[in-house]
Amino acid sequence: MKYQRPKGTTDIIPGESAKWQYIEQTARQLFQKYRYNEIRTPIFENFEVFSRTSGETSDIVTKEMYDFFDKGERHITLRPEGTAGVVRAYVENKLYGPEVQRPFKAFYMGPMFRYERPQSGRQRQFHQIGVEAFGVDNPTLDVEVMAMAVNLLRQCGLKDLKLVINTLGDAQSRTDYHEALVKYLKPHESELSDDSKERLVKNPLRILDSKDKQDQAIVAQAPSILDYLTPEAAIHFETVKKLLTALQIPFEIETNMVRGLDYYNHTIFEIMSNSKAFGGQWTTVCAGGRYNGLVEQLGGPEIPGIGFGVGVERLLLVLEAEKVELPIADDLDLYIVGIGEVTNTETLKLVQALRQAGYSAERDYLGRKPKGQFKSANRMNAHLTLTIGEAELQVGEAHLKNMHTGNEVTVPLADIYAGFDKIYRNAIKSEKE
RNA sequence: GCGAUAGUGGCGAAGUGGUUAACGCACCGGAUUGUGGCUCCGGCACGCGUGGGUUCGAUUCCCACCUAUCGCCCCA
Repeated sequence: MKYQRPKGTTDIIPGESAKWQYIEQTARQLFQKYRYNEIRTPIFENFEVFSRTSGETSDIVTKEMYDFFDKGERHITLRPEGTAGVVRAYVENKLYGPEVQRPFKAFYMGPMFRYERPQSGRQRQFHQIGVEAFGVDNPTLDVEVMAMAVNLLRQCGLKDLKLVINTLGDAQSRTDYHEALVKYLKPHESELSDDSKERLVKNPLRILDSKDKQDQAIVAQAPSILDYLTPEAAIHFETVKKLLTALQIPFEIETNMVRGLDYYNHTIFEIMSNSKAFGGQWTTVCAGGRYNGLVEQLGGPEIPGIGFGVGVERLLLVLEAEKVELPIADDLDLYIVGIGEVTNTETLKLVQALRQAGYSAERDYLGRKPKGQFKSANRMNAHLTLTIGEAELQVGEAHLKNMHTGNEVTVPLADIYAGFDKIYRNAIKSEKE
């Protein structure tokens, strides 16, 4: 093969793209009900937009960014996630201004890029559908955002889902906990896995969700973030739990759940699936959380924010594994069978007229025989076929056949051009009788 | 970045160090001089991921690279 797509990318070809459109459309409809409007930000940003916000030592920044210098020597990065860019746009467009209603709510969908080893549900160019809401610190919004995320996945047809939540507390809680955790882990340093020894310096919280058995045993005795929350942070989390319960949304608290990005605080959550798409392991399809302070980091005022992102590839994988049938229609209203070269002009005029009249219509372009054309019509799920040959052409008629019932009637061409609706209804109606 | 497995027609899948690379599906054509879903017959890889090497000769052996899949890291 001479040319291959770049590693970790895929072509979404017709057939496959229909599923994407369905997911996207479902999301748009849902977001509209919650009054989230679309925001479209650049696919590349200045390197600093991500390096500042994600954390200088985070894996995303240190090894997963697709960055380069453009011809103007600008340090550019293909966005690895959606939030930072949206926050940048929020600040740059002064959407924190008094004339903008709070919360300011926006959604986005599009490609993201991370330089990493491809695996199922993990690609270098992948897609996320996400939302962000700014300007409200009230935990009620946290809950509403989570409810919306759960809703979205359910609307897409997912069944076995689990909402997992945790809190990272506010800055003070985090500092206190960080200190306590390191204090606890330090004596165990030699027992930790090599990865975790490094984490101890870079990001001790990461040790909490290590997959190493030995690490897990040590972590089991580690102090919990919940014991280090400031009163305010504790109340915030309590309210979140209370409201989730009030909405009858089942959830689990996972105090070892952490984030790869530094900007999160207070509520964080993930929605996981145990689909066999991922070997029956619980895998995250949607992740989000609160990021008070991020707007400031990018040069804006002190405005809180919260959001989530859904991995579209992962969602699709789960839907596939769960055999969820997406309601995707690719029916064809009518296929025109033209017999012989002499009918070419008329069949072209007919498909065009029918398309103008609002119907989906196809015909043959390969000069195939009726048999082949009917085969095509069948494969395209054509409801009707309209057959016209030399004899019909001379008398100005065509045979309209219902492909499900096999019924065939003769219709004057003039009638078709005059208005197809009634003819179509009659032909389809016979199907139900 | 590390470790493991794999790569044969549009798809699935056999196979061999040596004239013509099974088979199934799909597709195209014919049986049916103008009507689909069944049946029968026929056609369909000048090449076995790419590039080197070994050899009289490689799709088959060796090396490198590319890509995919899985695990680690990390994560949507």
